Amino acid sequence: MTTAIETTSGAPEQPGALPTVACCAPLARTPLSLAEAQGLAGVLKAVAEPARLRLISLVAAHEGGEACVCDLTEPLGLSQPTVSHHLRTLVDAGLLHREKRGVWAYYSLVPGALDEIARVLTTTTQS
Amino acid sequence: MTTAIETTSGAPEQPGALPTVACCAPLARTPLSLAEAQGLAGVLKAVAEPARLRLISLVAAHEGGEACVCDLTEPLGLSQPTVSHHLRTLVDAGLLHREKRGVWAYYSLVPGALDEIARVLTTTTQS
DNA sequence: ACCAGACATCGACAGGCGTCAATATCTCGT
DNA sequence: ACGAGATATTGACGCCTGTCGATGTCTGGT
Repeated sequence: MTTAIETTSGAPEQPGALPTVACCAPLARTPLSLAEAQGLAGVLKAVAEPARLRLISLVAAHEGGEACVCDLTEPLGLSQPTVSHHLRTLVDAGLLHREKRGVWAYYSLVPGALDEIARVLTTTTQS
Repeated sequence: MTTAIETTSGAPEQPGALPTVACCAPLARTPLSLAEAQGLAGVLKAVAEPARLRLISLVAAHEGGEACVCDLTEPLGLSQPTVSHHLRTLVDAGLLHREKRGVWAYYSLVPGALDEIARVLTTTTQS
């Protein structure tokens, strides 16, 4: 019950798996297959939301590179259930890491995840 | 009537304007403001859709770096109005360029647009 | 054992969006 | 001027999703 949230257009990553993003080709090189496009779109949909973008930047900029829900609720101006929901979406997409310590749940960026998305979107060939 | 499609969460770029994407900070550096997040999310929402991702890759990989609607309808397996709708979304987001030549409408990638998105998402500092 | 507090889940609601058929518009030949 | 063909627009339908309040679950202290 911790793996998938939706089945239609999302790409629920395995909890412990690497941020696969979906494919590896730089997007502008070869026409994407339907499956590749669906996988990549699933991760992008997780990012393409104002509240979640702010959550990512808040977590990244927070002290120690991690933050708990109580740190994020107020600056976002959203209710605690809504923030938890967005965080879950980001974790399921493989973008955030969740670690429970005591009563608090600390969220941090999965190291290469965002850069992997950036790499796929980049059109210029990189080393 | 040719500028904006929706007003709620989208970021309808000006037709001839540069692909502003929204902001300039690398996302993981400083917490995004609501306005910055909304602007960036608007462009990302345009990309975070399987059909539109395939359209982008099809256009980019097509001969001459451009393609008309008739080239894209069949490989996508979607109706012509749906393809036109997606293309319009990508043009409004500043990702595709549209040029009408005779009866055909040729779509091509806006040079730096995708890379601009990739730059904002990248966490590692680049030169 | 009980309570307080942090977080997750549930149920419901409204708005957004992808899709299509039908139709309109526009351009080029004839 | 007319018709054919390419593309855009409209209207409708159903699914997806962001949001909240209410509630459940778990942990740590007293």
